[in-house]
Amino acid sequence: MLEHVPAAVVERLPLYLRCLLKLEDDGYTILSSKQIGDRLGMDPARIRKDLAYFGEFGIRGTGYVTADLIYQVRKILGLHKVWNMCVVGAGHLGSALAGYGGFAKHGLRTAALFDIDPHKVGKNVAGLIIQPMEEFMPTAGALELRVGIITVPGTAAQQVCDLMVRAGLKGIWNFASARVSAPEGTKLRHEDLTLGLMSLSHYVAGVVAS
Amino acid sequence: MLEHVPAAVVERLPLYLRCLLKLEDDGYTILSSKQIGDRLGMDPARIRKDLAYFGEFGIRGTGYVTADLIYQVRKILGLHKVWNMCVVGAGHLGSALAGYGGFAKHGLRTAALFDIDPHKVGKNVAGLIIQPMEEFMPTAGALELRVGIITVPGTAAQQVCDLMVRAGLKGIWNFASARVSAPEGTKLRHEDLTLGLMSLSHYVAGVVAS
DNA sequence: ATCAGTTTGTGAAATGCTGCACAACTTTTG
DNA sequence: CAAAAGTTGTGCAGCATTTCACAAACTGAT
Repeated sequence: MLEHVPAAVVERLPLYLRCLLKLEDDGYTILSSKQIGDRLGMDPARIRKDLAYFGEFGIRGTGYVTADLIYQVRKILGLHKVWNMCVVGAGHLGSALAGYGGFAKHGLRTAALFDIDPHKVGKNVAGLIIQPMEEFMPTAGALELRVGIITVPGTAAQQVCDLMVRAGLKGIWNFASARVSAPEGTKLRHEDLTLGLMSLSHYVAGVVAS
Repeated sequence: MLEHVPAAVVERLPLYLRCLLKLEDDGYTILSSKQIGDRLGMDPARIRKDLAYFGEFGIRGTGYVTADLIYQVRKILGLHKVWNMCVVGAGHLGSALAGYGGFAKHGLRTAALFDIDPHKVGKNVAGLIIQPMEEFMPTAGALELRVGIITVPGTAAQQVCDLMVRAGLKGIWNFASARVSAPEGTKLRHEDLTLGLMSLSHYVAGVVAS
């Protein structure tokens, strides 16, 4: 246990959490890995093995106590506490992400929004006042920002990333069309939507004759 | 060759394409897999092997002709033609995606935008008039829509997906917080941003003491 | 208390992907 | 022309992940 958790496992945990919340809402107080697997279209053994990376949460012969497993998975994902996030780049995508309420429901609260454009600074987006970049460092300290979302043009992405690292942010979610790098100790996640759409395009084009 | 291309390979092709375009822009007419690998921080052999799934595009002893390889990768990704896409759900995220110009640059043109809310219908978003859902089928036929982007609440996602399948769309990009399913022959890509953020949260929480 | 029926947790086989080493081939140099 | 240097394409070994199969453990009935 905890020998080295594959990234693929961590990617699946949120899926389990959502499924568990749904099933709890449906009234199931006890669940088996088979039930979860059926709902997710997955092999039950994989679910058990994924969970086993973090501990023994089930009862042999019975299954999992829904509420208990939800608590455990939340804890593994760090969702048992509230973390403050910020968005840098108040364009369409940045504003959409800042205004999305789905994150806060799980303890990930967007607490600040920044933009370099003086014309945008001061405007209200989903209850947040757009701040100038000069205020980034002090705000990061004051709000204990932990996660940063980058939605600036690709050319500015690395600069913003460096600033976030200096400010002590531990997780960076990069939506810019440029690969950025961060030192060890900062978790970087690339979410380049254009790349995703391109790979989808491959399958679309493959179905029809070229 | 073409024995069965792993999904991981298809995911990397867009990365190669972007890198190639950048290097072409920098004036390189001939490239070696080593150059590409250095720039991307990858093993050159993996790049060669990925390309080998689709054919032999290089010249032994020399490398790859940049413009030629770009053409080939574009063709593999189906980006040598223009495809029409649509967005269903004109919320913040849907509007942001519909208005993003980066897709059209690669031949993926957002040609229609739909929403079920009568108050939104008729409004102009990034040059597109929001259409009511009733117009979906006829518009899909008229514009030969090939890809659909779902940005509606999770509860409506499956319904929209079914509609897209009936309308003959071959690729569906689902941003809703609900797993949907589509029959064989339709490529479905889930891009649930909440799940991505949750897995990032795991690493952030893991760095600090719980 | 024992036994049948479940379900978890996990070692082991199978599968899939990655990295390495080298043959095949081209260009350049002497 | 021959040899040296460079680069692609690919068989093979190694690693990682997934699937399978089963022992361990719990519940409920008799």
